[in-house]
Amino acid sequence: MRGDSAARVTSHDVAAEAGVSQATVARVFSAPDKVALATRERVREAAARLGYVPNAIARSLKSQRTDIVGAVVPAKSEYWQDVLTALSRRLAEQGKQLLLFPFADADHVEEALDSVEQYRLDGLVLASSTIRPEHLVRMMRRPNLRAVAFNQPAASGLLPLVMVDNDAGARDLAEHVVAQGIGTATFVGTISSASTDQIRYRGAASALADHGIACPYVEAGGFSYDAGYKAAALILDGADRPDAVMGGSDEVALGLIDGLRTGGLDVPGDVLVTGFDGLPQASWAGYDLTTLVQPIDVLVDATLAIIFDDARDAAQPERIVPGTLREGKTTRRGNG
Amino acid sequence: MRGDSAARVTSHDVAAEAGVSQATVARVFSAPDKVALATRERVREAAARLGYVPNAIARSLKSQRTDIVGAVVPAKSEYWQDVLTALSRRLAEQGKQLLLFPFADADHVEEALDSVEQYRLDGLVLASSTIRPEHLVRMMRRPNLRAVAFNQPAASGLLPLVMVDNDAGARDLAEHVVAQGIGTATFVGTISSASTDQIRYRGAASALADHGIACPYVEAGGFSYDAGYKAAALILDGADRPDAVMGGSDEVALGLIDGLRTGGLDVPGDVLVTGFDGLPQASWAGYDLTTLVQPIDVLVDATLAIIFDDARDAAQPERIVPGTLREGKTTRRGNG
DNA sequence: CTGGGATGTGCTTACGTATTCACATCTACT
DNA sequence: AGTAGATGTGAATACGTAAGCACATCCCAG
Repeated sequence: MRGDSAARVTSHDVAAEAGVSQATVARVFSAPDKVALATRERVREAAARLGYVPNAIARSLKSQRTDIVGAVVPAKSEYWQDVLTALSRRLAEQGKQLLLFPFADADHVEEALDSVEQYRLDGLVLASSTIRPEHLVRMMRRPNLRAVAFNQPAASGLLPLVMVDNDAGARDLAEHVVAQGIGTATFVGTISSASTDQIRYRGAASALADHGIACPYVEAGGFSYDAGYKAAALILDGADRPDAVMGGSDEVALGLIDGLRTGGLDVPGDVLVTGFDGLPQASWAGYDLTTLVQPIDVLVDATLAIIFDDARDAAQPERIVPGTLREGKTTRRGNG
Repeated sequence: MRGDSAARVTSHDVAAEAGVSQATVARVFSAPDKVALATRERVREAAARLGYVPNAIARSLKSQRTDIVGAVVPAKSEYWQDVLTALSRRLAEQGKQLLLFPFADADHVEEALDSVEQYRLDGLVLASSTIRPEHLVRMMRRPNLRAVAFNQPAASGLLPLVMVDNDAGARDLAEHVVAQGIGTATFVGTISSASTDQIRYRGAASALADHGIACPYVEAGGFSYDAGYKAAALILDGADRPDAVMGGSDEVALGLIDGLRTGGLDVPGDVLVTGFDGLPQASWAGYDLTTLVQPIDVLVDATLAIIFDDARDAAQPERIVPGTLREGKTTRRGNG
């Protein structure tokens, strides 16, 4: 029950207590092997007695390393929450931390970046395809900051880039629904200006075209379940109902499913549905969505590799990782 | 296109450029009204020319404030992701940031807290009822750190506490299902050692007992969809099937629904289901779950108020906020 | 014309640590 | 025994900013 609340214990205090210099105390906590075993133990005991904890702020100031990685992400999104979960877990394993810079919408990215610059972060993950190129450029020229664009095709050539292979994934999904024997299809995108949305649509449309199937594009207007749910009305009200609906993201696809079902259609009986991302919810038995699963752990590892690997090799690495097709019952026809 | 990558621009550099002292530069950025307008503009221009950005690390070291709030949370959980989203958004509005300390399971909380102590955070949010009392005590006696327990009844008396009224909420849900005319019920808890789980169960059981209805407890063994899904088997295999199943959390309840439906039961036709938390997914049309919605924004605001309000009033405030009953179709009987 | 308050700025120091340099001691080999 | 290298420690400094104190200037009332 000792050592409670000696408000501000510094390495100097510990040094006095242990009868050594401040430098030695610092070494015990940052490079223990440079201190003789006996001394080390004496310092450790003194530190424990006083309740000393190294001050990360001071350390960062001196060492020019914060052990903190920042992430600029949309404030609300299932997908990014998953990514952040994976990212922070990996960082924690390495004794590093994640500092969040959420933004409400694209117009507020600027403010988030202002904050980012104040902290001398070891690395920065720029997420969301709604971050505009001019923002990327700004981060690009920040010295001593390894910024990585995460799943953001538009960053190509500007920043190191890590992303899932959207084009191949969209093609895989398209080929899969074609194999189910569909005759018509519609792509319900998220936001048409998002670069991922464009690539996914083009990939799907191109693969479908190879089989002589046209694929009109409809915009849901968001990345959310609600956007998908509302977009279902456009399908239901449309002149001729497609055999398959491809969602631009899982969230949109899940909303689509519920919207179509509410409208009286059977999924997959009347219409097949696919998603993209591989959210946990896509695997829920109530949906069992056919989707393209992003290997988030692989993407996260690649991101951290770029940030922390000293090899300042080929200036702008680009890691494009293949996803995996998940076949759920939303594309399983009763008998066909 | 000027000012690119003058690697390390400090307030001294700006001072030289503007022909003033470093102190004046510092004032321009931290207390502008103490500097004459003309000087201020001159400094601002010089700063822009050099690409100067104040160093938050150095500022924190000097001012003993980091403008960073930490959050110790389970690495994987829908509910906590929602809370963190709300929390980080609110903080961002105030120019503060959120630093994450995720932990994989209760045994790893210790490590997370080790990290916490290194950073001189302005505040700390201790989330999850799986954080054990001894950990709370440890944080309690950390000087200069305002720690708040979030939705963690076990912290009562140890730390300032903010939580939803679990007892009243559970009673509301129980009363609601009773009103639907049920005769038997089962409570499927998350993890029986979690304090929220215990309170929710007792509240529900007590309210049901008032109507002469017994309520056995079954443990799902986790806070997840999967745990709920598997727990459905216990209901399906049980001797007599209850009229209502109350889930200890929304995630468990959603898993239960899918599990029960997969087992051939109709929800709500054969069995009613309730949840607890008010996750976005609970409102999805495919489920439309009856649940107790936590006012997350209110909880977050109360938490930040405790952290930042200087009123070091009644040492251990306890804010218990009422939730709202959301009536979904999972408790709507065909004709009853 | 003088004195006191208001205003604006510079000098200096402190925040707590990591690291360079110098120095002392010790080991081992010729 | 003498010297080169290895090892352990201390003194001093720098990281970049905030803020107390001192001082100069200016304005206005007496």
